[in-house]
Amino acid sequence: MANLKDVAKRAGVSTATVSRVINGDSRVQMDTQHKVQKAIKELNYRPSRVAQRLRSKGKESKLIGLVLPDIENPFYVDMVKGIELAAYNKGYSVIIGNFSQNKARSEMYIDILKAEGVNGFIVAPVNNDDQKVTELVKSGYQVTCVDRDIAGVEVDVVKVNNEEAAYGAIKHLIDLGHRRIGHVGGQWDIPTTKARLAGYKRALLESGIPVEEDLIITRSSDFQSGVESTNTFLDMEHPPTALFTGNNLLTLGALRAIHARELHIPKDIAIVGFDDMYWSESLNPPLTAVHQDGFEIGRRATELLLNRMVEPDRPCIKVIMDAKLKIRKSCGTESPSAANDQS
Amino acid sequence: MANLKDVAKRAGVSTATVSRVINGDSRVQMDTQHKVQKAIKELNYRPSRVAQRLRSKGKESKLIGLVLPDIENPFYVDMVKGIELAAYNKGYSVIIGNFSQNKARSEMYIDILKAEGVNGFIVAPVNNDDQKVTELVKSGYQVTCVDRDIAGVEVDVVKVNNEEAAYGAIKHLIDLGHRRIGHVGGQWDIPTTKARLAGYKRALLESGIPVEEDLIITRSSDFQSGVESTNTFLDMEHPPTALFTGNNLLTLGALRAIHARELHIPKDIAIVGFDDMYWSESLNPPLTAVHQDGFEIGRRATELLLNRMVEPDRPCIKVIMDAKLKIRKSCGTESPSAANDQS
DNA sequence: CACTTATTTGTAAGCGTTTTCATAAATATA
DNA sequence: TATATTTATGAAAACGCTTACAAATAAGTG
Repeated sequence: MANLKDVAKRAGVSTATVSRVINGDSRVQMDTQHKVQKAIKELNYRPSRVAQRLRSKGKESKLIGLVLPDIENPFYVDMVKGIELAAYNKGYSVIIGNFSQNKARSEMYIDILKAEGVNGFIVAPVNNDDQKVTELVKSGYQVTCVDRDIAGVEVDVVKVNNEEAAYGAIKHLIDLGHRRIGHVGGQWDIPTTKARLAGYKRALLESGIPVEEDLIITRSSDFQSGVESTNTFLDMEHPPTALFTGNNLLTLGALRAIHARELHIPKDIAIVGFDDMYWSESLNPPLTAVHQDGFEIGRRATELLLNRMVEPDRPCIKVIMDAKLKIRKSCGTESPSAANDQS
Repeated sequence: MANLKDVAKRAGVSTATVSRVINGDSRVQMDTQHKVQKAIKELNYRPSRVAQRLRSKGKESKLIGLVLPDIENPFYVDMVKGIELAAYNKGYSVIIGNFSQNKARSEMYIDILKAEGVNGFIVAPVNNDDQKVTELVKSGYQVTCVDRDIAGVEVDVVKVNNEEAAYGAIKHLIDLGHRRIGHVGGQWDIPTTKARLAGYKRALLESGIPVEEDLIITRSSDFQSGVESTNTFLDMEHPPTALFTGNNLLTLGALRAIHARELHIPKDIAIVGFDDMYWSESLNPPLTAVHQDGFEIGRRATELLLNRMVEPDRPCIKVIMDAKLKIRKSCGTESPSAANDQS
């Protein structure tokens, strides 16, 4: 690969000049600019990002580190797409560390990304007082949190109002007449798990339905967990008449457990999921689910991060997006028989 | 962040010595090693990958570039997971470029990854004579192809026998008595699309069933395309009795179109998909699909690439893995009524 | 015309590493 | 004891780029 020097030699100028035209420094005379551009074309030259990054320490490294909870979850995949788009549009590359909801791996990735000289981070903290992320912010890295907030440190965040969204989903179930609603929750210490559970409880309480602890399971956030928790519910003497699943993967797991028993949705059991999927309508029956716009979350987060790079001292922005309940057919369509029960 | 010099000063040695102990050079005395290790610990030092990469040009850059067709497709996600695991196990980082089945973006990413100084590439060529990838190989980069092969240049490949797998799927349908089988294919110029179509045709021909061109649609490889192609079939005067969908996304699209018309699978229409998903059993009815092990493909590809880095001149290896038809319930379970029809 | 000011380009240092070569100390050899 | 050999460490160059500073030329100014 050709380098700066080669280009400089060919164009008959110094490396400084070449660097200047590459970086759009205006005080280079037009005809020299042309000479240089020509040489660049002829040699098919591209500047080495590595050298650029080393030289201009952070400032112009053009690399974003993304620390992602679970690439298996379609919601996060959407987020990745939003981030990628926004980043590459501005000439930034993205390096992804997928930590599979595992704290140790998350920390490993943060270290790796630091060593890779990333310019800023987009992170979903593992929990509400994620030390590693806190430390990151404190040592001066540019950080934007997605999907989850973090306490004790000022940082930009883009997320959804999880509590409210869960509340809405449960409310929907209650309006449809359900009283025994099982909650298939994710890993207990993840902020979103807590918020969604809180929404679940509030909806129940507000409708005068007591919260039964054995109708709440928070295990792990993965597919298998969804299968197992659902089986636990289905094995009960009086199984719940409806399920609220805490994320995409849990929903899919629940579906599997339900179909394995050849139960009918929503007649035998209703289900509302947190996280929509673009193929929710491909399911049979189409899934009623809380939709959060992963793509947009990713895009906004990237924007915030890039923006902070040029303006490091602006006050923090918390973007709380709305999640929308997409009512399809997995909860039944009976008219809200018990709607008046609500307190 | 502390750097080499800081560590050296603290340990009272030269930077060269520090570098040596980091890289496990054995001819450093034990007690100096300890001193250095201590200083590293105390300063919480991690070498800058950027500087390492710049200095040791390619050789030890510890960075793999992944050029991925579609991160939305769960099959590729599995592949990513396999690659990540294998890579990080050996201390390599992975940088992902997701080109969404778009040639121009694929080329852009290859350029970016080159500029990022990656040590080697894992690529799914956009088509059988992908010039950009060919050029990559010719200019001396280490490349492993996944999912798709490339002609005209020697390169390691890990993929599945697409033709054979498709053949098996169609054979299954034929054995179940189907004669009018519609093929919802992907983008025509992708090698896997061609191979799968070839398998489809061969199965038909071998069973003495004429290939009808209007039962074959190759559009794009995405979800929406799956919906549209399926609708086209369903609108026919004599719609096919079974569908063979060319990938995950197309399957999901087909499912959506089918459910939208409230058709019953497999009674009204049967479906067999290429690409299995871990949640295929979560569908109703559980999907019969060709399973290819994405994780393993990714793992093997990474192994091959890493291996080639230490032994650049070994002959090329083509790993052709088997795909397995997972028979579930989307094609019906009637005994193979017409099994004897086959020639 | 001598002098300041603006414009364009070049020189060279430095970003954090690795590595060659030289040097010093320790050990072996005659 | 003088010399050769091995072993452990350091000094400095290089990787490809950006940028502060210097220099040279062109253009105003009184």
